[in-house]
Amino acid sequence: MTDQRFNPLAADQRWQKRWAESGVFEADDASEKPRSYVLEMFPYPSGRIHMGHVRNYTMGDVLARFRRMQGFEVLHPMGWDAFGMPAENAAMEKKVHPGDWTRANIKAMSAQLKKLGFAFDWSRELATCEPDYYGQEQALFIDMFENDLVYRKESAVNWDPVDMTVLANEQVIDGKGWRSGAPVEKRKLSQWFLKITDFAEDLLSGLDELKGWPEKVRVMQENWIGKSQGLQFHFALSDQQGEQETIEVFSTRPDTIFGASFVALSADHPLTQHLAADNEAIAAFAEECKAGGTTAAELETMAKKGFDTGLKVKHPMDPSWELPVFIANFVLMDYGTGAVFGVPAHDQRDLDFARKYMLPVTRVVAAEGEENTPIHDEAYAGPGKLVNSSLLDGMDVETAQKTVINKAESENWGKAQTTWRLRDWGVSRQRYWGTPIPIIHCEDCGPVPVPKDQLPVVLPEDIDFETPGNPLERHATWKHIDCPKCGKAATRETDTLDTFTNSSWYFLRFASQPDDKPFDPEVVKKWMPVTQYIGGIEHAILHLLYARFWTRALASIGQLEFQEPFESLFTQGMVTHETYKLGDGSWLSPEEVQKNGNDWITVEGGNPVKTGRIEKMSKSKKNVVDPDPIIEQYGADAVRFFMLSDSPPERDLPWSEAGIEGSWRFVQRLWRLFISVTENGDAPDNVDKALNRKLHQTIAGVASDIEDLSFNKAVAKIFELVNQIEKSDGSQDRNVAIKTLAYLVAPMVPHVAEEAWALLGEKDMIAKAAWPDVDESLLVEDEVTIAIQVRGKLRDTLIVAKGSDKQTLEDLALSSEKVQRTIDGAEIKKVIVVPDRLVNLVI
RNA sequence: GCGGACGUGGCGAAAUGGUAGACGCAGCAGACUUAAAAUCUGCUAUCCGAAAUGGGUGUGCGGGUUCGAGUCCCGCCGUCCGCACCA
Repeated sequence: MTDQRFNPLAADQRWQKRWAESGVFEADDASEKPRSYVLEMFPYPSGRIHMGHVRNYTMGDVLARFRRMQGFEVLHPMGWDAFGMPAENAAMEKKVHPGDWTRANIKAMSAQLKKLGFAFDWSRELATCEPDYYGQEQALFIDMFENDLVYRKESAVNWDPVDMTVLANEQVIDGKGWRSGAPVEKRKLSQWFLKITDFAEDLLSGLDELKGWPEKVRVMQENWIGKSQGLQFHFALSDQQGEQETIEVFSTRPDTIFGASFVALSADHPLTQHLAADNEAIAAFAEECKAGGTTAAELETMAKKGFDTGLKVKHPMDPSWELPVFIANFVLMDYGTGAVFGVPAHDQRDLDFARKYMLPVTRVVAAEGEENTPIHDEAYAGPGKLVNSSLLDGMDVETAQKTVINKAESENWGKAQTTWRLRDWGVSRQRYWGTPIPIIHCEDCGPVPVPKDQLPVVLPEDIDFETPGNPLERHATWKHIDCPKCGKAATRETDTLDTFTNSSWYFLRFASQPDDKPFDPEVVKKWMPVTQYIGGIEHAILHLLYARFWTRALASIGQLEFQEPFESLFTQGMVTHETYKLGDGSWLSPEEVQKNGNDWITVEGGNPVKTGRIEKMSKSKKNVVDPDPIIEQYGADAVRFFMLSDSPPERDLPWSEAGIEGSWRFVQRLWRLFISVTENGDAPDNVDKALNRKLHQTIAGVASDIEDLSFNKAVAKIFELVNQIEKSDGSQDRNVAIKTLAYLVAPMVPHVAEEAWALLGEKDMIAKAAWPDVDESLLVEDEVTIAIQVRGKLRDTLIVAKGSDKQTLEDLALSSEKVQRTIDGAEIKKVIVVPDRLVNLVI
């Protein structure tokens, strides 16, 4: 007698072991089958898997298993984005080596992933913190260096004087280091940069080709790249200032040039600095500007402030017209030229500024009939014709722009210019736990790349985190090395690469990982681009842009034959959970509360609890549910099924106890159906056409839903089928339907599916089975329900033979008692008949 | 401010312009049971009605297109996300 309950504790392990031993999920580079590369963003080994990971990898797994069943050779790898700050923080706090900490986390997390039964090709597992990975990354860096895609320049960084380290912008809180609390200083350091701006145009235009990407992500990248076209030109200073004879400005609205009423410099502009050198008031004002915050809220409320330098510039199109030069707090040094000309009538900031400093406001663009409407508090940024603009008068905005640009170019005071928001990517980090930059600094030869036969440049193990600063910098011996070119004593670069470089090419290394080079282009070509990439929206810009850049950069130096790494991208929603609070506002974890009737109370003490919003699981809100005990209690299949049910995958999924229990019950329900086959072996041989039809509709429907990643819809269809099977009488058709059901659920709940397979006498694994064929003839109903409407309102439904002709339908509709009652003798003006759908009577 | 997404029962949600609310959760009633769990059956948008294959209303709000609108168009309101003194 078969156990009436499915026991995941035993079954999960049994099948996970068999999958691993058989190597069934290992991808074959040499396969002749069509290929599919399913990739989920690899995790940072923080120590524990969280529900977001579970959801992400479940989605990818269903797709990977499904594609395998459909006959694809599937590459579905897993690895670890293993460099990063948390390991160094752990080293400082817990006195463990970052490597030990990271490797222990990887071990723990891979065990957790394995318990979920994901169909990963573990033979390709990689960790970016191991020399066999980062050494190859160093080789790629050198290739880029030698192809002029890498350069070094002085750049301002946030410097924490206590921790003696560079901080990322996110690590600066209220101007202080997030760890030390010390006021952060701006420091100039020599930093390595990758020339992503060389690819700005390609990265932008390439977005149009990414049809399989969410519109949202493409728009975000487009904004980030930030292309603006306009005119860069100079104003001649009336009096030369030191070396400076002119002020260079950039504008996207050269058409408004006759509306100019001032020129404004950034506080960091060279001319400002020149003036500040012998003018204390200017120096003080420039300092004041820099002190201002840069958060959105601060900018919102910050008043426009300026300082009149007393200098004048000549208007390029009318040398007799002089404009005052201000230093202004709203002009950014790192965009455009660090100087602008102000057109108050057509730019809100300029207008605010002009009102404050009593500068002229001249309308130069006007919509029809608005020519004489004065500008008050709102600048006009809309379309129209030029006015008050000498030779431009009467032109539309676009023509005026072209005219001014042509004039500037022919008279040699400016040229058409494209400006990007995108900056080159600074990759230097003054940290230990990252890829060492494979450069040697020689006094005579300058920066020299480490010869490739000396790679990898391995991180030293014997380091200390007792004293602040970069351990590589103060290591006794590591950085001392002879110059590979001249042999003279030299030093290694002690900076390491930004961790985003690690994730910029890992998908290539998954596809091919030879010992002697980063990848084999021939093998990579077979798998790439990634067919379906799945991950969180938080990587919409940085990671996805950097990976696109690396792919294009490597293509530009002949290492790859494709331009885009990810054919389709899917950004999944977060896993959320209700939050709980005590009366005093402190957060409570789900374990600390329980339901008491309709209210919530604390487990200990029974104090009243307020339920808060449903939010992303986070430690601070204490609403995290750890997957491990849940898997322990309900088994991998129930957890996986929950992740797929109900919410569409791109939306947030609210975690609930009731939900996981529902999934558990469904797994048991499936199991009871499978058992019923063994008990109904001698069921009658009569045909259950309705059930067969439902079965084949479900096979087709589930397949297309999974293909669309609409897992919630696939789940709903499976429920419908299960409901119908349960209601149907025992028959051989019913047994076939149940056995077929095992294939349909196999990608989602693989353990119970394998168990069923064994129960039903199959010797091999369902993981190797093919997706069932659809009997197309069964997809077509022979009877359909048609709606009878009167003036678009439903009055009756009729069941008719499929394909009934219009006249028949019309006659049937008219003979309906309910329809007659509604019409009540009124004249029928029009009859709309949609065959197999509806009849609409218009009276 | 700019850009994007979204708004449907108590909740998560379905719905090629064609019967709104499939499917799941929760809830209610019943069966089985000494009892509970599990399981099974039925009901469950809302209003009127004892009930009806009775009727009215209903997809954020206001208009429009259409024989017919959750879906398309215009204008609002709201929520969420991203970017932001970007010249």
